[in-house]
Amino acid sequence: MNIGNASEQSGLPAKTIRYYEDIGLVQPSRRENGYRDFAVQDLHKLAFLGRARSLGFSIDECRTLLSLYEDRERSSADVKAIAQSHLARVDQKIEELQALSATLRDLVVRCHGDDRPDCPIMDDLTPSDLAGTRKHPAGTTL
Amino acid sequence: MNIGNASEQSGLPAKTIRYYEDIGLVQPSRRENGYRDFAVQDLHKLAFLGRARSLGFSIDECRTLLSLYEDRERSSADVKAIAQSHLARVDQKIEELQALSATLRDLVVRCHGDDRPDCPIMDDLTPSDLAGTRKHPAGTTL
DNA sequence: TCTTGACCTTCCAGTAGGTGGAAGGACTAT
DNA sequence: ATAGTCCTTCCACCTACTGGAAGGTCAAGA
Repeated sequence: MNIGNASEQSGLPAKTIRYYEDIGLVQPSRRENGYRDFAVQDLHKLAFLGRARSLGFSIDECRTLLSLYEDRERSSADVKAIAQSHLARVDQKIEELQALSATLRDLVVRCHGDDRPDCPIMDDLTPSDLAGTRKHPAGTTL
Repeated sequence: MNIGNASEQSGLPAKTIRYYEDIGLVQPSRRENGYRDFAVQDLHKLAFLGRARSLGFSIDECRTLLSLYEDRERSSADVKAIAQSHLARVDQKIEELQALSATLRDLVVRCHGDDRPDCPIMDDLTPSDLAGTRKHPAGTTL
């Protein structure tokens, strides 16, 4: 099967499939004319990769997951460990973004948004005192 | 002031400061020996950039914010618009990550995590039927 | 048979926002 | 003089692709 069809079947762009071959995630065979020839197993791998990537696993994690996918003796604990650490990273990121969102929301709410230059957002960004009193302190200002 | 001190004062790595000069965010003057010479205004810009980046604004947004920072005639509406669209993007990202987190959490919870190969996470990743019945459908399976 | 168009190939460059390191010049203290 | 620290530029690398150029292949139609 040509790369175009493999792309359709797997849902991955042809460019991405070539890239995955480049970094060794799939090894499709070649025809005499140099065209890649995808077997059913290759299509499965590609679809697997597509789903794993859509769940946010890194390419490196995908590599490991793929080897576990092909390992009939794998232990589910190995799979779970990868998913768990990925989940932890995602949740960590969510927390960071939520803090960010709160800060931004506060600034946006407090900004009039009119044609005067006066602006709490700019005030927040403007350095008051370099390497001296911190504007966004961890300590007390009391 | 040398780049080392500018780095200390602004909290940005020297490498980053050079990069910011490279892409035209700051234009420190040069001494006769070729060393960069940072004025107080440059330090303010750098600190401004550091704070803006820490709030997740893109380099391009920082560029615009910086020009507004230096514009005494600016309207706060312009600043607010940038912050608002950034906030929207952040909130969008949070939603995506929350959906992802829920999916991953469900998979992780359902996985025994023992030494047997049996694994709901792998089942989710494994393609059942290519370009046929979708495993993660938008439509009905009823 | 020739040509058109769709498909395939490789390779190079660019994306965002830096970071690491090499090679070499400048400055300071001893 | 020399050691050590600072500075310079330049090039490569990171993630995970994506776009595009130049050129080979194949199937269909005039």
